[in-house]
Amino acid sequence: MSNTQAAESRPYHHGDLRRALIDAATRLLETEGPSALSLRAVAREAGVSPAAPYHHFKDKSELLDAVAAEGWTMLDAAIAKARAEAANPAEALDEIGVAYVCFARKNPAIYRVMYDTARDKEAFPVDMEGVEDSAYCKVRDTFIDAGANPEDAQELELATTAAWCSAHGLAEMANFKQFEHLKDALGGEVAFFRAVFKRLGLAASLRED
Amino acid sequence: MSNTQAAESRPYHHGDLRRALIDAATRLLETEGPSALSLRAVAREAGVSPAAPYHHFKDKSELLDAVAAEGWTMLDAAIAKARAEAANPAEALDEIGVAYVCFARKNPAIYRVMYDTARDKEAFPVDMEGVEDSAYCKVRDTFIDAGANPEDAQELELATTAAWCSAHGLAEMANFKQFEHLKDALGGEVAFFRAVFKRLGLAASLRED
DNA sequence: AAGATATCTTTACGGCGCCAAGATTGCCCT
DNA sequence: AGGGCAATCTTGGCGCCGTAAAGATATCTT
Repeated sequence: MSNTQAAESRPYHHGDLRRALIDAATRLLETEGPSALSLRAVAREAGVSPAAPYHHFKDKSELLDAVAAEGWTMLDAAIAKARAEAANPAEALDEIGVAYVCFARKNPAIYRVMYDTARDKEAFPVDMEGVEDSAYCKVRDTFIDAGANPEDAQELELATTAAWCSAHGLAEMANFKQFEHLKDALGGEVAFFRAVFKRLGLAASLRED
Repeated sequence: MSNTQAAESRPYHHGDLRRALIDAATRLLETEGPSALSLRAVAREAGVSPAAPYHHFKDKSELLDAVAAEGWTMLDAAIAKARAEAANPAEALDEIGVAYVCFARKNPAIYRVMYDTARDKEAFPVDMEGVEDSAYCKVRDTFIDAGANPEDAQELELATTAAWCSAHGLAEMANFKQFEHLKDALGGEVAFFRAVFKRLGLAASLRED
């Protein structure tokens, strides 16, 4: 999907260096890990001088922001897909969780960047905003589909937050702990994730109301 | 509790430099944030040359390991305290969760290092080990206290894992999202944490068995 | 007292993020 | 068409980083 050196004649002006840099960063992230990702290495990978990226990104963190943004878009799509394919709303909640964790497992380095850059900005500016907002809303709306009272904003936020935190926690743990025992006993990684979400009974408490 | 420069006569041999370096690192971490923590800065803070730390730690990551280890010890103590003070086992589960998240909120930089160093080791070597193992076991045992079947190892692991992931997820989110709305509505940060754990109903599913 | 050992310093190397100045190119305007 | 301009890319350089090697100094052992 991309090349380490410029195509062939490497013209002085790279066609779309911004795009190439994001791709190079993503590739390095997945292959070498986050610690190996330096701006200079990204430039090298894109076949360009160390200072070239500064014409497309203010600094290193802005490049990572771009990588993270693409990650959020992909995650949003994965959530939408899981929601659409679920048999019913209650099951959709679990399946969204599974899809979330699977995304993190398949793109561990990107997933990490997604939260690291958010963290380095010191805070999401009050209750989510931007790309990830869309994913958050999908989860919240699924709670409504599953029978939550749309009027009770507080309960909705609480349920969504609890679900989101659980998924994020499991995603992080799954990326460095093996859970071999449980995965084997339950018949694979995905089955294990599903079991965790079922155990948390995300939709269960709604039915009690 | 410590000094930026050596005490007074700054003898050639620092009394306990290892200790001083861990303290300096912790201090820098909390005041300047993780990005500002360089080995050289730690040495500077301890009033010592840039190469001095290498006589006490193999490299930078080993220093951070030491900081993380102290963090796990503190967290373990906080969990033990919450468990001991809870009115009953079912409530203990929620209170352990609250204590966990409160620890992360009070020591955000250390908490981050605790998981970062684990992550950089590529994996906890198969299902936890070392200091944090102790904390994990306390949670698992509390599930038994709360009525879980001690024979059903799989269900125990699953319950403990689900609870741990939820707590970790909430801890991470709370450290960069404000949740202002929910915190205000529920009467403070701690009340918000408690509400999340109550909503997850950690002990609830046990009673259904 | 003397040598061995542990601890700390100095010096140095390569890599990093980033900035400023210069080279090269595509684009727009007349 | 051609001349100027702004965008893009390169070179060179600064200060910081992690860390290795070699030398200085204190403590321990005998």
